[in-house]
Amino acid sequence: MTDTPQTSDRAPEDDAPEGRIRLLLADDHPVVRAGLRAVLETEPDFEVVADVPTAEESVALAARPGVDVVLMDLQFGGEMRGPQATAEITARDGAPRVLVLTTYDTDADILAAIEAGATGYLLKDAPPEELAAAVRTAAAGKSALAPAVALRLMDRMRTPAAALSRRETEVLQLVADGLSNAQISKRLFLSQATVKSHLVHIYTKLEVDSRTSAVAAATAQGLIRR
Amino acid sequence: MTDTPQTSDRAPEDDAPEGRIRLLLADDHPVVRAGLRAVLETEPDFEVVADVPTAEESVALAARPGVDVVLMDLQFGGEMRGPQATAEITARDGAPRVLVLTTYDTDADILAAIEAGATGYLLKDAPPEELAAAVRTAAAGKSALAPAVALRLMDRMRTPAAALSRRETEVLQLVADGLSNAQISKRLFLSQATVKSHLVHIYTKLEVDSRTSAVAAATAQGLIRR
DNA sequence: GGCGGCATCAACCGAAAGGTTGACCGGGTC
DNA sequence: GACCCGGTCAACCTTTCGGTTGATGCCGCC
Repeated sequence: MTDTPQTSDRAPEDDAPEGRIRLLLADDHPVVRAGLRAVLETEPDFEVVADVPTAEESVALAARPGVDVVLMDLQFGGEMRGPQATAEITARDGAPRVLVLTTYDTDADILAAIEAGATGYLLKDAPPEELAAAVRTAAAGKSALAPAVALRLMDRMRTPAAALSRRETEVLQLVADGLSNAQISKRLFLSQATVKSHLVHIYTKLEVDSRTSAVAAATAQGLIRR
Repeated sequence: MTDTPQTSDRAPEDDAPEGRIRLLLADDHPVVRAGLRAVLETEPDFEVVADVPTAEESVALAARPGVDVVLMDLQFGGEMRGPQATAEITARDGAPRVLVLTTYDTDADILAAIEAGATGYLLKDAPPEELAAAVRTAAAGKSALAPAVALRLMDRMRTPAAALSRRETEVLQLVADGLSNAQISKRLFLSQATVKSHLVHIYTKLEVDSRTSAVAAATAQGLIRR
């Protein structure tokens, strides 16, 4: 379920893949950007064309030709988040590949990134070699998942009991943030009946019987962010 | 950027505090270590003598002379955490200063670090200049707090209301684990009336009005574990 | 000795959440 | 077309929770 869109296009290569791989770095931490530059520029076939501190700038720069792979953080201090930026970048024709690079490996984050069109999902604690290998894999259009992430996806396939839908995850995250059903219904433009309906399904899937225990169970399984 | 500790075995000579500031970097992310190196080595008066991926190694290396400031992450993949390592480093005579560098600014993290003897507390999204300035401040033995962190501490001083009693914390932790009032009363050998009474006090102190928002608020402030 | 904070419990009431049944729609799949 | 699933909503009922008032006992403190 929810397999990666790697079957979509293996179209004939248009933008010179045999040259250097041109990278765009998007991360709001200056230190991380510097680190990625330092690590990636030691590879002779990589070229970092730009690094930006916001998701918005990454979208703008990725729209211009001359970028093969975007290394994208998920959390940004500002407005736009990584998944949204990823979706906007990959929606265009001839778009660069997006490689998500984040600290967390929760189910919710991984699914959101993949659904947004990310070609790969890496963790920031990855060693430099793994990072470089993933960039090359992504540049070739193949999906690149960190071992821990791949394991998590496998687990999810094997145990679909605790697989919440996108909407259910969204509702449960707001519950975890402390919102009441009424507040959630307003936030998501739903009726309270719908919110309750989602919650009943969530309780069934997680085998619990209250909102607090649902949050506890989902947190323990990494389905939502604390 | 390497995974192995790089001890500079040059002349151990004396602790020349007025010479270059000798730095030890401790972070489990290779990318972050490389980034810190890249950022800090552009400063002519800084010298990165080693970078290590675990808290244990940072303790071992900080014990040897030739380190003025340790840049310490709080979260490590392994066993020992940043606060413990900070405490062990600062406990010795003639110990280097420890500058905590982390992504989060929760009350619990900040207090734990300061209680452990950290000289400063920085956030990873800090710009390079701020970072360099904080290192120099720490090397001089003065405390260096990021603006956001300082604000948070002021807030906490001004509002000591968020101090839960031991029993209240105990109850709230069980709430966070997903237990109902009836389950909590059995677990703690109380009547449900008492549990409710505790909860009402908790809500007042945290300025919330439901168990889920109490858990969210307490988690954000680090009052309970997750 | 009184004062206040903490912990304990009871009774009560209204509001929120939990649970059920049933219904409609749209997008996939067989 | 038939079917299932996800998402949406309504009505109804039961249980739990939130909030209040009031009470008791213990402890530390000035």
